[in-house]
Amino acid sequence: MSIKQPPDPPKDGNEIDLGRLGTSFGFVMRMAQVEVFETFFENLSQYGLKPGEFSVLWLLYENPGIRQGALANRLRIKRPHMTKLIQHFEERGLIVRSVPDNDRRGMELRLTAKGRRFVDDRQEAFFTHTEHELDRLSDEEAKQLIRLLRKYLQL
Amino acid sequence: MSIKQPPDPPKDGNEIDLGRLGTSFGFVMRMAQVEVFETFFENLSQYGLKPGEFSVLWLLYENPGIRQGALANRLRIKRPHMTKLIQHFEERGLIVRSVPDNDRRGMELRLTAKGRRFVDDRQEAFFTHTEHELDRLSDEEAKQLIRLLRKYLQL
DNA sequence: TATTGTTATACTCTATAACTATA
DNA sequence: TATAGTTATAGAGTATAACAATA
Repeated sequence: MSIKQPPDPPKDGNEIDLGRLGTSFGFVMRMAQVEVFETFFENLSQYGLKPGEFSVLWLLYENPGIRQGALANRLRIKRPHMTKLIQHFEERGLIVRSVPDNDRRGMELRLTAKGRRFVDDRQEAFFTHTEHELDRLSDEEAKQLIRLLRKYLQL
Repeated sequence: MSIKQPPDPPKDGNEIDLGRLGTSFGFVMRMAQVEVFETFFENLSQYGLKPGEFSVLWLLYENPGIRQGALANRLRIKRPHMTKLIQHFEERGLIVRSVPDNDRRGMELRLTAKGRRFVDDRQEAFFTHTEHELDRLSDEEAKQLIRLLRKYLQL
């Protein structure tokens, strides 16, 4: 019951047919994510910034005293991974950890003065990059795209 | 010149302020990507499907005889990684590789009958999943979101 | 018993450089 | 010289299970 293959036209570079895959949300998301990371590192690697790291430090900047688990939940980073991130930040002197009196299982996190300076020194570059990520789209389209992604995320 | 921290309100679960990060395209993309992967595996792990693997097999299904490098370029998968993926598919008997006469450096890839059957047995589940990925949005919003992502990708 | 954070382990994806064989 | 694919190696990021301390 196997069907004979049609003669194979030679394919190179970009004449490759994505078929239905080209309108799959998951597929275009994955491709777009690759693009997002590439432009991020092109623009910001000189500042020693990684997207995941900056998001953690930024949340500590905005929410001093946040608990480690709450931070992990919010950023959808798994706890074992968060432990490692936090350890590295502590070793670099960017954050301090303290055990709260009311629940001594937990860890409260705060930026040190050095940590706040680290964020302050980079937030302009980070958010300027952010503003230009969607320059291929009109202002209206860019707003719409972010709105729709936030709706998908139920943010 | 350091400014005293305000008293820290206790933060738990979801009252965590994302600040400007919450409208960063890169950030919401990364969060959405996590969600996309989670729902993918919830729905399709029973079929032994991984998104990257399926995309490779699907392109071979639609473009028999495609060159390995062209496939890597199209899917933005790095060549060393593609080599490994292809080796695994060959070991599983899903694809065959052949050296074209006109350029004996290359590798042309084709699904075997088993490989076509593998895709046939899974494409309905895959594309049905795809159709429901954006059920949180209206049909119009879903179309718009995919259109905007494709525009960002210059697809 | 359940929860917070930690440790250990492993797997995927990615990145780079060096290698081969062909062109 | 340049290109297609391979190998080797390393680093992120993630996943799971098992553990200690605390609730």
